[in-house]
Amino acid sequence: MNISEAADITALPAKTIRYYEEIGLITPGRSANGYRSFTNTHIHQLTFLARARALGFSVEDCRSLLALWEDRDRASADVRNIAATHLGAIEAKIADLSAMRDTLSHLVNTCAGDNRPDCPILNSLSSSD
Amino acid sequence: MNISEAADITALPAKTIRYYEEIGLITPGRSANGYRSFTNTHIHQLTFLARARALGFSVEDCRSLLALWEDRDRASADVRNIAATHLGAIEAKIADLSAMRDTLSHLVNTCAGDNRPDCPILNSLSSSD
DNA sequence: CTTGACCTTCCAGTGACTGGAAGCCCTATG
DNA sequence: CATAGGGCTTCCAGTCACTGGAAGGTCAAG
Repeated sequence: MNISEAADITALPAKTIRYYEEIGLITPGRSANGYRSFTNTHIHQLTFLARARALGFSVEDCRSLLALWEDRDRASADVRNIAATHLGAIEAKIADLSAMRDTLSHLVNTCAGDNRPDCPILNSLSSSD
Repeated sequence: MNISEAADITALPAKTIRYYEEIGLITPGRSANGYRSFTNTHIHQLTFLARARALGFSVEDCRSLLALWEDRDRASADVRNIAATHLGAIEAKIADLSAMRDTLSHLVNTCAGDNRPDCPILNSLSSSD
């Protein structure tokens, strides 16, 4: 099948699929006219990639996971390590964002938000009281 | 003062300070020898920028906030709007990441992580059971 | 035969820096 | 006075994962 059908099935933009080929994540064949030719195997790989990306894995993690997926003798520990590391990073990011949210929501709640210039948000940004 | 002292005081890398000048967030003067020359005003601006960035505001938001900060007649509503919009984006991101975390932590917990190849993480990425 | 949809490659831009190279400036020491 | 070092300058390239757009080849329908 051509790229637009692959894009429809996997819900990935065609541009992204071309990019994944460019960086060597997938290697579709070519038809006589030069068009990329996708098989079910490629669709499975793209679906796998889309799901892994949706879980926030980096493209390089996806590359590793895809290689492990295609290795019938892999150790699940290798997969688990990647996932656990990524989980840690996500939790750290959630913690960072939660701290920002707490500070910001407090500031937004204390700011009158009217025509007057007095603003606790700017006060907080300009001095560390 | 020179850039390294400004960098020490504000805890911003010198590279970042140069970048902020390049994009017009600050406009330090120049000494006779061509070195950037920072005054207390610039230090205040940089400190403000560092705090706003630490709260996750984009550089463009920072530009707006800085302009509002320097406008004695601003309406606090303008500031509040920027902050509230940003707060919404942060909350959305936290929600996204929390969903990832929930899925991932479940998968990590159910994966044996040993030498055997069977791996719920890969199973989940390859089929939508 | 033309139209329009599809495909190709290549180049540039995103955000917010960061690293590094090449070279000028300043101070201190031998 | 020469030199060594550190700090400063500019400019270019790279990061990450795409995304937009231009220029042009291919194919099926009318």
